[in-house]
Amino acid sequence: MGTSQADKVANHERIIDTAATMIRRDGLTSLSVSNLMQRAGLTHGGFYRHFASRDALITQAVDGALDRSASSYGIAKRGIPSKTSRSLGEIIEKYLSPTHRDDPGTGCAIAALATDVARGTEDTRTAYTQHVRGYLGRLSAALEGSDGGDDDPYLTLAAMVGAVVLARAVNDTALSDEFLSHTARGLRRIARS
Amino acid sequence: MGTSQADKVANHERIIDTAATMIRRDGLTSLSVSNLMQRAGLTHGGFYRHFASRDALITQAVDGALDRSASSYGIAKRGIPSKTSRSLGEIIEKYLSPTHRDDPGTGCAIAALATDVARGTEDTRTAYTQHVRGYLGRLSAALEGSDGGDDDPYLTLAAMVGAVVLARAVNDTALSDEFLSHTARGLRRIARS
DNA sequence: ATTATCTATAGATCTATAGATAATGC
DNA sequence: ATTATCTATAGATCTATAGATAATGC
Repeated sequence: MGTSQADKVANHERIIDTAATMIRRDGLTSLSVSNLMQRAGLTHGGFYRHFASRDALITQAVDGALDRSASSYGIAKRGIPSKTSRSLGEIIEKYLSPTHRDDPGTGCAIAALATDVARGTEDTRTAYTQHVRGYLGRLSAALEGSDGGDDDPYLTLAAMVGAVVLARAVNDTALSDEFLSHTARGLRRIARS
Repeated sequence: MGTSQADKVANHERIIDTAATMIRRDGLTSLSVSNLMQRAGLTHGGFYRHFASRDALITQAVDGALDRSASSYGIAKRGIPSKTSRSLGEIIEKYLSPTHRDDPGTGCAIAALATDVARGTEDTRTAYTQHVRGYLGRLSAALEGSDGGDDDPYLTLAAMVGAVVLARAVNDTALSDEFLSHTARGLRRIARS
């Protein structure tokens, strides 16, 4: 139907953006090409002028989801520290909030895609690993001087990811809230000591 | 081809057992009926004499995976404390071992199915939630007397699940090992204090 | 005779491709 | 003329069903 090259770039980015949200919400395997294109306002046939295959898109969508969510949580892309550096207390509060739990589509991709990436391609695992290192670096700096030494950044990230993942899986709102609040308080305690 | 009722029961249980391993390894959405029946040594047509639908099997397979892995990690079925009660140190060591990380098919279903269950049916979420309560109860008893009070069981479970999930997703063996060892040491520290 | 499993297949869905369509941009 | 998207479809796969087959168990 004839579209400018500028429109093509905009469409390309909208496809990736839409996919980045869909995979965080529904997982990697649930994403279908026609469903994705429909949500992006296009038809499925045009997809293959943008991406070589469904797998190629998945790789870019995982990358996009990691980048977008990392900058949203105070950790910049691929391990480079963010300029708008948040305090540890702020990171914990935002990460372990009901808002974050209730909107996986725009939330941290490390939590949303953890088990999916473990079953995915090496490319997605490599991108994922780089972002995990970024989070660890950010937490190490914020935890400087805590008693736990090297252990605390790993423990903190594991607990943050685990609490969000459990809070989302569990069927009971009260229990879900408890995972967020108790884990947050426990982590603040570690950071202070 | 004519099979006794005793064989039918054995086949039924083998199908669930096989499915419980397959879903922990590859996720809920990847499981296909024909693939499952093939691995169980049967043909796909017979499946519907055992289960009303693929969804009905998924519910039973999630339940089976939760039951089997819970008893393996010292927490008995549906919140009832195990008779062979392990110490917290033993639970942490076994849960955060490379062996557990490397064999999700027989490992803890709470870690393996976390994001899948969050996207699944209410039935599977209810079963999952009951088992999470079982783990929390077990950890509460083991953490009796720690300084963190109510926070510690939630923090401990979140960190255990998060560390295993991250250790599996990450692409680098050294980093993966660090998640297990640092989280284990951090949690032992919390338990002592 | 009953029934657990197998063979065959219908209907739906999904990835990927081929050719048509209609605006862009030289 | 080029090209970004659309329409139509091929080929594969998946859930579920129907009828055939061959032991079981009264």
